[in-house]
Amino acid sequence: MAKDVLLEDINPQQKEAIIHSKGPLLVLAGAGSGKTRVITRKFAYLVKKKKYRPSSIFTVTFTNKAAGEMKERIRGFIDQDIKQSWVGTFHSQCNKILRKEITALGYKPDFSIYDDSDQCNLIRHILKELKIYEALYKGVASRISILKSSLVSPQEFLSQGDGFSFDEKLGRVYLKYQDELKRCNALDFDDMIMLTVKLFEDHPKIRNKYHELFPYILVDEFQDTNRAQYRLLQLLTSAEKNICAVGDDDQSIYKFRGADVSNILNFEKDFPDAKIIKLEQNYRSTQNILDVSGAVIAKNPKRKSKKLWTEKGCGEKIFYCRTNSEEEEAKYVARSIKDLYLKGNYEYKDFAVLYRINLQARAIEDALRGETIPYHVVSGISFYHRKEIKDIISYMKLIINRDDNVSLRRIINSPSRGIGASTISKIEQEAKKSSQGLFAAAKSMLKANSVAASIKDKLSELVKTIERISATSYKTAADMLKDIVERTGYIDEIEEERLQNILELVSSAENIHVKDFADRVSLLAVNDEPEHKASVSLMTLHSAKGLEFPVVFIIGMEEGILPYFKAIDDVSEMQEERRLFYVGMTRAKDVLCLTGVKRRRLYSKVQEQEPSHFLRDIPKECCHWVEKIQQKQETAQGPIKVPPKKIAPLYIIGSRVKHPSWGVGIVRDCCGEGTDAKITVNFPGIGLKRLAAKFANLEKM
DNA sequence: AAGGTATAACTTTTT
DNA sequence: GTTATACCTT
Repeated sequence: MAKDVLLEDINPQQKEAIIHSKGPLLVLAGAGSGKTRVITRKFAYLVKKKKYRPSSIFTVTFTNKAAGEMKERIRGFIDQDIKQSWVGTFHSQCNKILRKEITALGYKPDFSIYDDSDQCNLIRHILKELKIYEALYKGVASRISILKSSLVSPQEFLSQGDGFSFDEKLGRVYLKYQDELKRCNALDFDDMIMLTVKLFEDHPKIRNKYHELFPYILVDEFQDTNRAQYRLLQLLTSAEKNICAVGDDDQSIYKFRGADVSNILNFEKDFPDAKIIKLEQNYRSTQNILDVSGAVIAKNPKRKSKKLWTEKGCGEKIFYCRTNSEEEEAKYVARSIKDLYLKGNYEYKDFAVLYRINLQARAIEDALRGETIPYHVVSGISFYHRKEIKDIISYMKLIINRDDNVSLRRIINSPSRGIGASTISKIEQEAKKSSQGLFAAAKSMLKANSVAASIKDKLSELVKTIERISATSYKTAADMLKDIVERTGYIDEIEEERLQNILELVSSAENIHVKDFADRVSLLAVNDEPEHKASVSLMTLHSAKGLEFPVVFIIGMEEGILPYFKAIDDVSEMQEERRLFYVGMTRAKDVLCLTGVKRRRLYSKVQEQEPSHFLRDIPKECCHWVEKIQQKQETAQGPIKVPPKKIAPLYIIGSRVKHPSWGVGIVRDCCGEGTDAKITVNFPGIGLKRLAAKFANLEKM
């Protein structure tokens, strides 16, 4: 090996993080500080220098996208096959373990995986049965999910209640829910973590086996772990305590899903000899953006303080513009985008418009369409959540796991077979009486001839179809899906668009074995739509995490929107809103623009809006402050002029110059024109220097 | 069992 | 104001 590839283009802190390979390590990686670079190179370093097998480094991320990216980049460093390495999401890793070991917990290895909607369906069913107001199901589902992600069992929860309040009812629902899941041989997302924890806690032998399998553990986005996930990591960490957790407490924005920032704050307590490394050099944003976002986040107490800096130069001031209405706000955003685009420095894909709630996208969409600017909305609704797709997949789940009552309920009358509520409840009763699954119960009722004549044929046809498909062995999941679509009659009564979706599903199942495909669609799911090449991105602040754009707009900078009104009287939620704003700002590379409105129509009411109090924390000297709230003529004119980024700059950023005493350096920034130009140059070994172009006597190279 | 009208709720969402 | 759900009608 020539010079060490792994340690090229690496700053001292990153290097330290990469080569620290014994004992616990916490890497506090500020926004844009090259976190993924550190993890992937560390992985490669452990393999190449420390002779770990790739399959012995347990690497967890939160999203499939992050896992994929990581594998891709690791592959660039290592010639060994990493196909069967353990790089994946928490859920896929647990799935892999549980498919092998779950019999120890009394489940069968062919368990179904329930997503949120399956989970909600089951909870509604239970609420109905326990005669509890059904519309509460969403709240109940999220409470249960938080309990599970905090490792509180139904028994524990019931025992700590007073026995009277709503919590008592909730406890009963929770207990029954867990019971039903087991009956269905199904796991929800929280179970996948919780049961793996239980597996390791109750079975030291199994735990030891995995200790030997995984002498090193790498964790990405550690600030987003919930208690169960953290417990899992502790259980998985063997006596040598080789665990490296990478995260940023300032970017913890998923508390509502159970994420617990205190995991990152307590890491040192749990691993007393932990080494802590801070990554504070930022490779993404201008110093101005870092100063502004840094000042805002500094107001949060109890954080691991970080001071981000960059070699990029100060860049432009950020913008804040307040308009009369949402329409004007949107128009301002659209025109600013067009303006910058026409100046030729940016393409449409370089822009992102970020907002707190999805509702806000609509006005922006209208305005962008008005200016004929191409855009796409990154939304939560994924391909796999479409009704027709979920239906077909439910057939597949039922075929793999006949105890899967939730899937059976879903498809029993889809396509319509005339099997309604009354028939289903008869089957439910029979199932309860004979303590079997719904499918088995339906089957025995048919045998005993205790089904209404009018639907007997339909039901028996369904049962036969399911059994016939079960009995067939398919080479690929695509073959099975085709069979399902044809034999169940699903194809006969759907519109063209839905049919297209199904065909797409089938083609995505080519060359994959049935069970692998079922796991994949259950765990891989969401947002893997193709990247949009040439258009402006619209998304929530939450979905923007992990991304970066040269130009970022954050709209709705108002009390009640950002921070959202539900957070206003809760201190810790308020801190999270601030972090959310911080995450948004640190997405920007060059230009950051904040907007807000004076009056907003929210739901049916028109409200006077106060500017977000977060704006008060922005250093005035870093920001162009624009109020467009009068009704004058000029208001109707274009957006305020965004200073041209580079009109024939004296020195091109990134170019090399020579200074009489400091030698050769790289131009990081150049602002101003003619004789006033100020230029920032990084001289290796000397550091950043800000020079007046007139006097500096620089030689272009 | 399907289709219609009234009613209420209205964040964020890695898996 | 919009959307999803709940209940009522045929």
